[in-house]
Amino acid sequence: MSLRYALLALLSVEPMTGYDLYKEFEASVGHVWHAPDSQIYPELRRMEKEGLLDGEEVTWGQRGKKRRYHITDAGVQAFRDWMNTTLEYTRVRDPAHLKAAYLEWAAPEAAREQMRAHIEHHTGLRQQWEQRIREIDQDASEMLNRRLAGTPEADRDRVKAFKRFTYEGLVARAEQEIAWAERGLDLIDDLYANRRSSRQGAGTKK
Amino acid sequence: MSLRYALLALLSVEPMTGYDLYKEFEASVGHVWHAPDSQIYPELRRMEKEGLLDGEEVTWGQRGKKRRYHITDAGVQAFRDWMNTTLEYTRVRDPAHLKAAYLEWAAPEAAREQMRAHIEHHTGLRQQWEQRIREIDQDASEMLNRRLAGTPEADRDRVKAFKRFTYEGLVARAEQEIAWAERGLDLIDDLYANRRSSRQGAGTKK
DNA sequence: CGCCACTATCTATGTTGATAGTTAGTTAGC
DNA sequence: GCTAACTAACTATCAACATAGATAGTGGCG
Repeated sequence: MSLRYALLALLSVEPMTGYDLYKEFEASVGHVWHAPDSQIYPELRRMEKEGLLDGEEVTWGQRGKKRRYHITDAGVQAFRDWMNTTLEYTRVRDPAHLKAAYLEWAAPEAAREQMRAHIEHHTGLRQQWEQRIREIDQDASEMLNRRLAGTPEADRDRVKAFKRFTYEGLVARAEQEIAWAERGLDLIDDLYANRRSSRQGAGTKK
Repeated sequence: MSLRYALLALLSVEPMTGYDLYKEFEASVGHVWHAPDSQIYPELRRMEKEGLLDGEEVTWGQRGKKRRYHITDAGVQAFRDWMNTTLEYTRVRDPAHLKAAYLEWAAPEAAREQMRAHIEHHTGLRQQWEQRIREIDQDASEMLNRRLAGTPEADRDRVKAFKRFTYEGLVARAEQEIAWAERGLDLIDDLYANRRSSRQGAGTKK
C-alpha cells in the first residue's frame, strides 16, 4: 500500500513518467522504499483509473511516446489523508535475527561470515544515508530543490528538517546494527575459544 | 523462504503438529518471525512432500486426529545448510521512515501522534524481548529447556548465548527507534513553535 | 551505417503474506 | 446435557514483491 504513497510524494513535486519514477526510486526514495518498474507501471495505471493521477501522452523523438502523470486534487488529498492517518505496524519478520537465534547450528566461520555480511550491508546503507544528509545540508539534491522551490518559504525549514530527521534515524539504526554484529563477532570468538583452550577458570578476557 | 527454516528450527527440538507450531509462533519465535496458520499448514505439507519432514497421524480423543511432523535427516541437513549460507539482504522498505520523510504534509498533531505510535509500538516490542531475555537467564522457557536438554552439555552455553545475543540486538534496536521518535516529537515542537512565537528575530510571521 | 547503451513500457509467473471464513472434534464448567 | 473455549486443520482470495524476459524506440559514437 505504501508504494502508492511513495509515488504520490514524488508526483506532488512535478509530473513524471513511469520511467522517471523508477529512476528516482533507484536514486533517492529507493533508500527508504524500493520498487521495481514492474510494480510501478501497473500501480500508476491503477492510480489513474482511481482518479489520483492524470496521464498525458507525450511524444518523444519521431515515433516514441511516453506517458507523463500529473497528480490530481484527489491525489493530493489521498496523500494528505495517508499522512494524517497513523500507520499500523506489521508483525516482525527478520531473517537476520532469526538466524542469529540459532547460530550454534552454523560452523564458527560461517557464523562470523554472517556477522561480517551484516556489518557490510549496514555499512553500505549508512554510507548512502549519510550521503543523503550531506546533500540535504548542501542543497545538492535536484529533487529536493525542486520540492523546496514549490514550497512556501515559511515551510522550507520543515521540509528539510523532516528529511534530515528521517535519514538521521536510518543512520542511527545502521550504526546500531553494526555495533550488534561487532558484538556478535566477539561473542563467537569467546564461545569457540573456550573450547580449544579449556576455558581455564573464569576465562572471560577481552 | 525463512518460514521453512523457522519451522525446521522448532522441529529440530521435538516433533510437533501444525497447531503446536502455530501456538509456538505466537508465543516465542513469533517475536522474531511471525506467521499465520494459513501459511504454516500448507508449508508443512510441502516440506513433507520434499522429504524434510515425516508426518505421522496421531489420534486425539475419540474421533479426533492430528498430524505430527518429525524432522528428517534431510531436514536437519537443509537447516544446517541454510545456517551456513550467508543470507542475502532485501531492499529497504520502511513505511515509518517513508512517512517521516514527508511529515510536513501532516497536521502537527497527526505528526506527533505518528511519533507516539512509533514509541508505543517499539516499547511493546522491547518489553516482549526483555521478557524473553529474563526467561533465558532464569531457564524459564519451556521450549528452550527442551532444546537444551537435547544439546550436549558443552554446547549449551552457546545456545543460550546466541539466543540472548539475538534479543539484546532487538532490544537495542527498539531503544534506538524510541529515541528517534522522541527526537521527532521535540523536532515537531520546535518546528511549529517557531511559527506562533517567532523565536528570536527571524521574523517569520503568519 | 551499424552497434550499443539507454529510455520506455509491459507481461508473465511464482512466492509470500494478510485476512477471513469454514469445518469439526475436544474439554471443562455450569 | 449444554455451551463456550479451545484444539486442529484447511480453503479462498487478494495484495505485495521478486525475477525475468519481451518489445520497441532513441541518441551518440566510431
